[in-house]
Amino acid sequence: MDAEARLGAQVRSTVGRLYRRFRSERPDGSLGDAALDVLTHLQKTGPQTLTQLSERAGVSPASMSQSVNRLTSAGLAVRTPDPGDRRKVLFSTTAEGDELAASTRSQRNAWLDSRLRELSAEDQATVAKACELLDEITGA
Amino acid sequence: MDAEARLGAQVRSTVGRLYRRFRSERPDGSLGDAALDVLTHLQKTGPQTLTQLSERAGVSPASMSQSVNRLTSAGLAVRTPDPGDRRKVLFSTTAEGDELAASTRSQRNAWLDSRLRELSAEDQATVAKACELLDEITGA
DNA sequence: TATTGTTATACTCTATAACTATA
DNA sequence: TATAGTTATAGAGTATAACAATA
Repeated sequence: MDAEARLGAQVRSTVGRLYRRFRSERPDGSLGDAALDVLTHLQKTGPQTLTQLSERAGVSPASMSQSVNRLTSAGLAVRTPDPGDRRKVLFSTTAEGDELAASTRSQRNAWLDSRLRELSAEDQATVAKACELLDEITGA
Repeated sequence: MDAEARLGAQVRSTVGRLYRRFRSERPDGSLGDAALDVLTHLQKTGPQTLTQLSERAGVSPASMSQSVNRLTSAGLAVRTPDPGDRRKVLFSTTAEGDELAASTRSQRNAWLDSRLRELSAEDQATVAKACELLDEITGA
């Protein structure tokens, strides 16, 4: 096995472990990771169409439709018809959605942030740089 | 937001994006990521009990029981009663499981490996170091 | 009693296929 | 015809609760 293959396997392993850890932090009855990700994104960008959301997340429109349904059912987001093209629907957060997104994010980041705080400044920079490199790889 | 909080959010975002990309590479009819991870682990370590597998993966024993059921149903792993403690069951790979794990892993790592190969040696080292740091954080 | 594992049930997330409405 | 979105259905992965078998 060459060096790149070993590195690929390591990245895959590390990412899988971290992701499962993140996912397991969901308190009972709260939003799942996909729905929370959409809510956070809507907060940052403002109203988005279903197609925009599904392309950004890398999932099918049908899958995204169900994710936003969870948000609208819970009163965290709303649908607004696009006045210019009535095939389109714009999704946006409600005040309740904004509040929930902020509090949930800070709760879920607490564990990771406290651990990262224990690293040296140099190691923190290494992690930040690696994230940039990996984001480029995924086209983010 | 302080520097650690920003870094935590960045790590979470990068990991989520990479994980979803990995998961989407599953060809139709093939093993899911959780089952493949167990198969790979069994290959490396040899026979393991259900409790060992569930603790290592960070999931409930009930969840792991269903994952190994997918493997045994497909003929990729087998159950063996522990002779010394008949409450325990040892899971191990079959020859078919070994073959499938090897071929599936190389297929799925191909995309990531080719991208990592485009990075400079220094950037590759940065990614490797970041994986080590993050593995320590998750207790791996 | 405690430990090991399984089954029953339910929720999230994902996909494909088939559909409606609008352009 | 093509595009935007939805619904129906199915499978993977997860959890909790309730259970059986063994220590």
